[in-house]
Amino acid sequence: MLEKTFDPKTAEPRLYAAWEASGAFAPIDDPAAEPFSIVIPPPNVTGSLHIGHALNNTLQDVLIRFERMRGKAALWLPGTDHAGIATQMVVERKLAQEGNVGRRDLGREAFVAKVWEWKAESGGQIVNQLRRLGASCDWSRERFTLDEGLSAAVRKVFVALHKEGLIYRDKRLVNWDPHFQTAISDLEVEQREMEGQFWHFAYPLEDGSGEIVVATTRPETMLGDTAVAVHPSDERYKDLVGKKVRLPIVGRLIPIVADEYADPEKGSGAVKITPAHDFNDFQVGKRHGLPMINILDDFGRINDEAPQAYRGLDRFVARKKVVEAFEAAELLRGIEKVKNTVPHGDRSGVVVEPYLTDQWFVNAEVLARDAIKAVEQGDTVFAPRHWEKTYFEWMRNIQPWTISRQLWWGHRIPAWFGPDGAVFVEETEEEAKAKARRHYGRDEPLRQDEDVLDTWFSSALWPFSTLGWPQKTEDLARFYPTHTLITGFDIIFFWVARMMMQGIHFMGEAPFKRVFINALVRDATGAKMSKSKGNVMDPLELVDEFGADALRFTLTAMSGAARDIKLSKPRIEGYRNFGTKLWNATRFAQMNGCARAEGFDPAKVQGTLNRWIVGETVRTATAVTAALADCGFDEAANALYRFIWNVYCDWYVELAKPILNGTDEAARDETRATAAWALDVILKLLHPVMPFLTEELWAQTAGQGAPREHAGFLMTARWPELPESLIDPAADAEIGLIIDAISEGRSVRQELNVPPSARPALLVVEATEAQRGVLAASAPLIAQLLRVAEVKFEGAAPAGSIPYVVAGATLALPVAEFIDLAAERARLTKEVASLGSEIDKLGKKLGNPDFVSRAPEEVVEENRERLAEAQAARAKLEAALARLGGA
RNA sequence: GGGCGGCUAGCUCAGUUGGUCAGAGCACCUGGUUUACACCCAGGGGGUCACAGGUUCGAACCCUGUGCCGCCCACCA
Repeated sequence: MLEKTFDPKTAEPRLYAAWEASGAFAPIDDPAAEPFSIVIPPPNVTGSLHIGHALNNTLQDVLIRFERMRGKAALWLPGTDHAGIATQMVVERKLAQEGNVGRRDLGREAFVAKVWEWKAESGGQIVNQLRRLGASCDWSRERFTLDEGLSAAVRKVFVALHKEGLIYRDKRLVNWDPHFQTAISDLEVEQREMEGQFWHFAYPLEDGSGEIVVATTRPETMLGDTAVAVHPSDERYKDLVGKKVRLPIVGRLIPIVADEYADPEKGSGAVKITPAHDFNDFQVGKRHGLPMINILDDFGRINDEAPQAYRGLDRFVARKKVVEAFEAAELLRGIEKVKNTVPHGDRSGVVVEPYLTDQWFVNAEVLARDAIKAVEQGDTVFAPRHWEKTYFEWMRNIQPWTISRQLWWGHRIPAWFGPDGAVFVEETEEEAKAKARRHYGRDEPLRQDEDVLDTWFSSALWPFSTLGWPQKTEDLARFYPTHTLITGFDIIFFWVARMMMQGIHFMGEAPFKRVFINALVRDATGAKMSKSKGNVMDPLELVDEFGADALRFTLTAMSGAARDIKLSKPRIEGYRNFGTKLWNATRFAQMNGCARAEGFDPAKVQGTLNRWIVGETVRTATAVTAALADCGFDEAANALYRFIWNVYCDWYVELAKPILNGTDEAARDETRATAAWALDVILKLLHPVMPFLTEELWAQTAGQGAPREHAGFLMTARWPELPESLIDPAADAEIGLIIDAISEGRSVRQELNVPPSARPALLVVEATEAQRGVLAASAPLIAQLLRVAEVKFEGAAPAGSIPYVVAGATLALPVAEFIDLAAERARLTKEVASLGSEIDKLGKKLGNPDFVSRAPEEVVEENRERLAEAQAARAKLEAALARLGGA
């Protein structure tokens, strides 16, 4: 016998261990089985499971369990990401806390060893947390972006793209993070709005004939100015073009150039040009062949290009000092307060600087072409569809991707430099040496590029590198392309777009057929949760409190497209209760000897009630299957919730009780078998969302008489495929009448304060033959659930009986001795009024000739019927009201 | 500046192709020792579907505009 409630704390670890040990997470071996694969968005090794992971991985697990049960060779390939900056940051912080030396003192090799050490110790944390959630990943295939196979893939891709000219090295302005002393890509720059100032500076003309005023929000950059630009057609400055100004503080003579970039409408119309520290100025500088003077070092301090007094100063200290100098020289022409957006590093949070360095870039524009086409053609479909716009928008305006990072933790760039700076890009040092030998005609010492690759470079290969590429593995042949990617919209650019580009380029086919974008779970302030911000909620605590299934069901039910999810405990509690409800329904079945007989055929069921629940079960199975096949996770969850609680428990079980307690053995046995059958279907349908509780129930009900499939895990049971022919409309109508008769009757009783202990009769005053038959046949049922003594068929309602109308039939409760006349009058008046307004509405509609002539026939007919029904019901109730008399 | 999403009951949200679509859960109120379940059962109150126009026989749903809220991208001398 089942306990009163499910105990997730003991059951979850036990069930998960059993699943995992059985090998059920691996795709089935059957070569005939259709492959269905998904790759996990690899969480950072530094990470611990936050609520966003919980959502994302729950949905993946729901999908993979569903497809696995449908008989597919279902693979959910797990793994983790080495997360360059994030991980390096964590380990550096840890070193600092331990009072050790910094990473630079330690040296590259020792530091990287430390990171691996750390990874071995705590890198597996998130993977175990996924297990607690119930994730049925195939752990035997777990990968890590820095493991040997994936690193080989990275080198191969880098070299191949380099040979194709799609990866190149260039000296250009990049976003520089002075905190981490590395370049970062555009995507890693976060614009933040800040209170800033415009400083207006006067630059004196060389010939002493006057000055030209420029404005800046970054005064320190003037130390690197190499020109002032004015618009070619700006009359004010026409005569000054070609002249020179003497740059204050620095003393350098710089030209006044004419360039369309200068906007006559803005400020003075003249703009200072700092080619080495501003993206627009860089272009101007190139056009005019201006010197590019870099005034910063890697840490964002002023370097030796500036006058002595400024050297070594932090950029913000220098800013102040520059302003002071202008003020002292009486060249400060004004200060304006402005709001401006300032670029920050998304990891470091510090202001990033445009910085002139040698970096490696990917020509993303070329790779993007086919990736755009794939989505245009529908080879890959986004769900919800509108995310395709976001994807296209970015892809069509894609910029070169800066892939080199001045970090130590990551894939070292496979490029070696000779003494003269010639570069040899090869997969191994041996090959590079060989190439160098051919190049120089002798052995020369080579130096490998110090930089590592952007973490997303390796993530971009994830759908095929994890399957063994560049080896031609069986897995790769079988599981690429993957079927569905489930991820958050925050990484569409970082990850999805780049996987599309690399997948198509190297595999010739887009890496997924479908990309499902799940909502992003935000914190209370609406801010995006992230590890580095530390504003994460802990799903594991929720698992402890309510069980994994309750959390999973909640996330699934709330996963409706394109919305933020704000999790609330009462909601999780409610779904925990839902699990308990099912648990107890199973317990009830068990207590009543409901076991599914071998060979039970739902098509052969006789009893109306049983035929009805078979049909309802079929409807639910159909709806859930369709929903899950289409990533309609919330729809599936809600359909299950309604069916299990409001149909199976509230009505089927209640209506079955009299039969189970009755004397008709054949009916009882059939009901027992049907109840057990329906529960089996329910357990299967619910399993993807609530795997633990359903698996436990499956095991606990695997007693005598159960079909053989109970011997195995529910997670490997066959998904129900039930024909629509099992739905019996006649049974639906009959049970519908009974349910309405009971519901309405209960409502009458309660509103009139008839004591619960009272047992009046239920009078059938007026009804069709068919209705009488149904009500007569189910009299005991109705008697029990409506708490009436009997169901009587009489020609007219006696005085003091309370009538109500159900499906055109008039029923009545003779409860004269209990009722409060005023209450009854109020009830009837309310009913009559409500029917009246419906009649008015329908009458108006049907009175409209346009409606009658233009609306579809069936809609008009339906409205006519509704009107007739409402009118009849109102007449009956008005009559009753009249009989009641008084006022 | 460009784009996307949202605005439905006190709260969190469902409402597929316009026609039982005005709903659910929680909260609230009333009643309940119906032997599966109080993590329960029964009943009930509560909304001008942000606003304004338009299309239509008919609009929460389609179109246009407005207003808030949130996000993304770009730019900012």
